Amino acid sequence: MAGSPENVRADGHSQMTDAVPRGTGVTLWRQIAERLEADIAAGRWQPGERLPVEAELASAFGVNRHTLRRALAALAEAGLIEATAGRGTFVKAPPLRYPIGPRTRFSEIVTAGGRWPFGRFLEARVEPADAEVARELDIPQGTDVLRIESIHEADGVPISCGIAWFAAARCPDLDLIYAATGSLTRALATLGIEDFRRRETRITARPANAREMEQLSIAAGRSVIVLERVDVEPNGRPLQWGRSSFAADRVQLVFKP
Amino acid sequence: MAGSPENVRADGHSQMTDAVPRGTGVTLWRQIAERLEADIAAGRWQPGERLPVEAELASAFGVNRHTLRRALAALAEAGLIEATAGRGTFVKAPPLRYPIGPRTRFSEIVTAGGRWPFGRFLEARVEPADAEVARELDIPQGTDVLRIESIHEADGVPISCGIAWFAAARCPDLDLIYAATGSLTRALATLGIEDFRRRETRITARPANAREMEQLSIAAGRSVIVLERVDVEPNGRPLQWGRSSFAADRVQLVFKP
DNA sequence: GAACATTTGTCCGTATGTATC
DNA sequence: CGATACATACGGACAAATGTT
Repeated sequence: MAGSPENVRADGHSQMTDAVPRGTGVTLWRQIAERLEADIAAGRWQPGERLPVEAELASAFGVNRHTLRRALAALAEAGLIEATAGRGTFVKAPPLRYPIGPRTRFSEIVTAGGRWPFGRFLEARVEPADAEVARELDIPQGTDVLRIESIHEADGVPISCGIAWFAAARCPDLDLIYAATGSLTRALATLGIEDFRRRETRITARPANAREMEQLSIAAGRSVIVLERVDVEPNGRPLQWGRSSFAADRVQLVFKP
Repeated sequence: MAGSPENVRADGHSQMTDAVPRGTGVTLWRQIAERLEADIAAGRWQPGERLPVEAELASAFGVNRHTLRRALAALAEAGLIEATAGRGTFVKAPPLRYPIGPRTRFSEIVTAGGRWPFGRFLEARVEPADAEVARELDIPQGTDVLRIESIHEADGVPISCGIAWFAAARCPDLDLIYAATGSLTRALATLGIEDFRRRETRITARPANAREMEQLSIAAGRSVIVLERVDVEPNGRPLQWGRSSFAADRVQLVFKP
């Protein structure tokens, strides 16, 4: 593979070795972007690593800095890198692939990605169901529901935060068990509820609000994916309804029919 | 139904008729928010309509303007209304439910929602497949692919914009037929390709970029849902791969396993 | 472009009820 | 019981954005 300049600093005479060919019908910036993308995909630069400064990269590719910046802009647009004035340009961590199907559980998703899952319990309380919760759980308005607020992390990095509601009668002390184990899946299993499946997943997105910025450690203006879900038991009765906000920069939700 | 003030202007003496009860154990702002939400749900105020100004609503409910603003903030958080300084507070249109399954087609989705679908063709050209397109379509890099850029609208409101790639050999003149009919589904049918299904849908989100702001008529800082998809023919060969940006304020993607 | 009215957004401060230690 | 912290509610003033003249 035609790697990008790996000897920018070491060998001043090699500036032209990686120069991009001109007159090929492909613009210079596109060629550069594709080379850098291939390098990142190949692991030439690791996530979190800082790229050489723009001037060095530009001279290594034999182009003007503006041309190089056009290539970096394309990569930033694609979400592969992130530039900060005064700090440098960094390779972003690839988003966590988050498969969603009838029976996916958070802990399995994260474990499959080679990361360590953790559900950080924030708050639980019993409250009467408002109109929305009652509709989604198919219970009379005002019935007691258990409301659990939590944050999900992978390797200590917050992935999502949100609120889930359970019919309180069906899940006695679920909150206590969850708080102890850190896994909702296991807490439900303790109650003998293992066989539930996703009935519907609804998705939208919006800029993060103040709470999400804090809980997910994301910058102002970044997006969250808002995911609403209904899980049902084998008999078709809704078990939980919830709404979670995902740090959009860190996950890619994957649906396979 | 205990409606919210409908005679704010008409009858100056009715200020207290809709006043919220105090000392009930439910905060004033929550009572107000629930009343307004019920009114919007009941169609008392139509999508796009402007609510009375804050001062009027406050006096109608018999509370301070700050208390009313707390209620409006809750509704805005829930996505029911949107306020702009100097203009007023408006009821937002409910998002278009956009079901995604193995065989959903854009035209069917929008028609089912009682709206009129339209794919506005922007540009088509044949180009050699780059690394990403080649991988997704499972063809050798450099093979000719047809790249189609388009915008999808419902009732004249832009819903999504994006780019789709087809193996050029499989779809001769697809671009011309699409440009003529405005429906990709029909254009493919003309070529005898009717039976394809979604193999995978990947989703993330980010703030809209300049192009999306223009093509989708959305404000700076708003979010887009970025949806990548692979459609395959019955024999399993990829037919199209594409990446679309949805105006997150206008759609809710719905997945049913 | 300037002046103006309208409307939302933000800040100051104060008082009160409620839950907690 | 008091001390304390917090959310709720109110009052006033001004800034910022928008639309109109």
